[in-house]
Amino acid sequence: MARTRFSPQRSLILEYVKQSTDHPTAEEIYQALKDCFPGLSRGTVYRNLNLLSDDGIIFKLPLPVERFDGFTNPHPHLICSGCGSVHDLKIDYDSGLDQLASESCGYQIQRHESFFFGLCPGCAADQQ
Amino acid sequence: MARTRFSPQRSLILEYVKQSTDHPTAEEIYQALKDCFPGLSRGTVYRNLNLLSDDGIIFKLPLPVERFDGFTNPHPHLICSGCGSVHDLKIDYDSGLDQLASESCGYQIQRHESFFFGLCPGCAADQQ
DNA sequence: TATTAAATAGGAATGATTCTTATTTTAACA
DNA sequence: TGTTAAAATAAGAATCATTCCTATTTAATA
Repeated sequence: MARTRFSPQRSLILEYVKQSTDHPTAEEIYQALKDCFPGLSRGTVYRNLNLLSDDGIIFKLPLPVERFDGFTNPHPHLICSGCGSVHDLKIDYDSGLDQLASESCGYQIQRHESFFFGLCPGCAADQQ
Repeated sequence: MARTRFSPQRSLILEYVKQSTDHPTAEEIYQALKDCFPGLSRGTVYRNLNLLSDDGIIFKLPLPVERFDGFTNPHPHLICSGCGSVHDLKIDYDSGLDQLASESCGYQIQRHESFFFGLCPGCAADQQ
């Protein structure tokens, strides 16, 4: 699965996603890297993010604006309804759920993805 | 919360979403209704879908392409990785999950949304 | 009936993402 | 080591979903 060639651009993008914890968008990654890698193009960022997630090396969250996660082991995400920020949620999530779902619907379940929506402390304070 | 005025267009759009079971996109709703309501515009479809989901009368799924659900009570969704179709999943889902998540992260959790990804029987057959 | 807020049609604008093309890089191997 | 061919790139055009704008229409109510 893994690519045979790893260009400097691809390595940089992968490294950035792996070390980030805020589930950046493609645009955010492009903005963060374009100065330390002059000439880097948006197309390259998008293409490599897709290749890397196709290969299972990073994870693409199925949200209206795509966000990327360096952790590929399944875990739920927490989305602030106020500011849209995304965080990992550290609760133990029933790993038998896919099996249960599979039995209920007859699909071959590959994975599941859960999003909890709520107000982060900052946005909750703003609403007072 | 509910709108005071209900135009024929809005009623039609609501009725369509309520009676459909395939979680249509805005475009699909527009295509389905434009012939029986000549002059209907995409703008009207999008605007009303947003108003209706703001009011909690329908539900907007947080997916890269937005899809709408006439059932507003929480339930997980099943997405085919092959054809992209969306179905409701009828498993009993722990209603204490929001509470658990809330305690773990300090957010005020409003709701959660779970997506199971897998191959529907048709797409699974195609892969043989 | 006149007023006015809400809603509409139609299309322009926006924003995210993908695609195209000409060029450059690099791995493999003669 | 030089050649070749596949893979990757930059730049920007194209696409697609969605929102916004404007002039017009509708409908509740005073």
